[in-house]
Amino acid sequence: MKEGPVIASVAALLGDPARANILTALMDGRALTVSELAEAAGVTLQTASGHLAKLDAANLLTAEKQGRHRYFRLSGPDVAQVLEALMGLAQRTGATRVRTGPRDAALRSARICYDHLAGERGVALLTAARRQGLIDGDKDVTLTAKGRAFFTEFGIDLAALERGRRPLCRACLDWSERHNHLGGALGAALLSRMIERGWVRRGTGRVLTFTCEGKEGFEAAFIPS
Amino acid sequence: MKEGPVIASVAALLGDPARANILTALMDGRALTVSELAEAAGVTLQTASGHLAKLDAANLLTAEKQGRHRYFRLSGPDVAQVLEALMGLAQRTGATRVRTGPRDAALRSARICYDHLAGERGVALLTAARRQGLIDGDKDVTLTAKGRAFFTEFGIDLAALERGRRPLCRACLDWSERHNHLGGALGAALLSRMIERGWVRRGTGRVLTFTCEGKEGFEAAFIPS
DNA sequence: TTGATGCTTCGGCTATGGTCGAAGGATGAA
DNA sequence: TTCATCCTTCGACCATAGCCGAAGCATCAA
Repeated sequence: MKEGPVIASVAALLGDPARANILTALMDGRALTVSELAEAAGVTLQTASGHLAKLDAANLLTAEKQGRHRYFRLSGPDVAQVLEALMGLAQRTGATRVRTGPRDAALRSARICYDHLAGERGVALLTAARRQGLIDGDKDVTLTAKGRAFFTEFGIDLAALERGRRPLCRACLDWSERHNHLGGALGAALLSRMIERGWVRRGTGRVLTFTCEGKEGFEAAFIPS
Repeated sequence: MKEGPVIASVAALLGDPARANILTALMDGRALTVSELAEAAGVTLQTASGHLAKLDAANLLTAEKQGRHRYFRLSGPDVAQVLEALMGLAQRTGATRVRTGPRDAALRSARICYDHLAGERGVALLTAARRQGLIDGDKDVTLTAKGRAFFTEFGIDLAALERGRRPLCRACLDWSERHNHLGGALGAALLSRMIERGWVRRGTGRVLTFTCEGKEGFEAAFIPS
C-alpha cells in the first residue's frame, strides 16, 4: 500500500507526452539545450522549461550550464533502460502504432541506447561475444581473460575504463529485439571505437548506420568462421 | 518525436497512485477481486472498477470472471519487471522514502516477483546456479546438461515445463539487489517446489520467509562446500 | 550602454481526469 | 421469486496540471 505512490511519482513524470518526448530525445546520451528540447517535444520554450525543471528535480536529468545555454542529459543509463523497457511493454500490449517506415527499420537495425550500441547489431554483438567466450555471466556480465585480450587488441584501454566509477559491463534489455545488448563503460567504449574506425556513422537522432567496411569488420571480428 | 506518446500512454497508467497501488498489489502474481484491489488502493469500489477497466483495456491486466467475482492478474511477467525497474529508478533518484521497517527488510531478503523468488535469496540462487554451471547465458538464460540433471533431481518436470508456451528460463532484474534473479517457467516451478518442500512460506503480501530447514536445504543444494 | 539571445517566472485559462453518490445489471443463495 | 453480493455505469464535482502570453533575469557581443 505504501510503495505504489513511490513508483507513481516517477511514472507520472514519464506519463506526459511532452516529457516523454523530451526523454526519448535524450536517449542517445547527448546533452541538448532547452530550445532544442522544446522543439523536439513540440511545445513552447516556457512549457519545456517547466517540464525540465520537474525532471531535474526528480533527478531523472542533470543540467549543465554553459554560457547562455543550459544543457540537459539523462542522469544515467538506468533512465534510458527504463524507457526502453516501457517501449517494449507498450509494444507487447499493443499501445504502439504500427510504424514500419524506413526510419523505423533503421532504428531496429542499429541505434544508440544512451551511449552504446543497440538494436539487431547490438544484440548480435553480445551474443557473439558470449559464444566466443569473451564475456561471461548473466546480469553482472563479466569479462573473461580471453575477452580482456580481445578488447585490448581491439584498441580499448580497459585499465582506464576500470578506473572510472561506471561498471565495465552491463546488460541492457533491448526493446526491439527481446534480448540484451552490452552497455556499461565497455559498451560505450566499443561504440566510440567503432565510430573512430569508420565502421559506423551517426545518422539523425538515434539511428546508426554501418558502413560497408564496418559490416565486414564487424563480422570478421565478432563472428569469425 | 513519435515514440514519446507511445511510452507516455503506458507510463501515464502507472502514474496514478491508485493504479500503481493496484499493480503493486498484483505483483505477487496472484489474482485478486475488484473489492480486494479497491481496498489495497484505498479507493471506493466504483473508482477501482474504472481504473481496472483502463488497465485491462491497455492489456496490462487480464480479467477472469468467476461467479460474481472478477479476478484480475498482471497480463505477464514483463509488467512486474517494468514495475521493479521503476522501483529501482525511484530508489536511485531518491523519490522513495526511507523505509527501513522490518517488513522492508523481509522484502529485501526474499519475496515473490510475479511467481518466482526475488530478493537476496533469488539473486543468490541464480548466482550460485551459474557458478555451478547449471545455467548459462546472459538474457536468454539457458539450462546446461548438468542443470537439467540437477533440477530433475530436485523434483522438477522439465519436459512438462517445456511443453508450455512460457520460456523456461528468464532473467529478471531485481529492484532491491541490482542483479538478476531467475524467472520464467523454471523460476516459477522452483519456487513452487520450495514451498512444497516446506523450505519457504508465504507471508503477508509479497513477503517470503525461509524456514530453518529451508535455509539449510537451500545452502546445501545450491551453495555446496 | 544598448541590444540580442537563451532561459525562467508569473498569471490566468482550460481541459483532463480522478473521485464518489446513486442507480442499474448480473450472479448466486434461499 | 426474493434478497444479498459483487460489480459496472452514469452524472456531477473538483483539483491538478499542462499550456501559452508577457514580463523579468542572465549572459554575451559590440
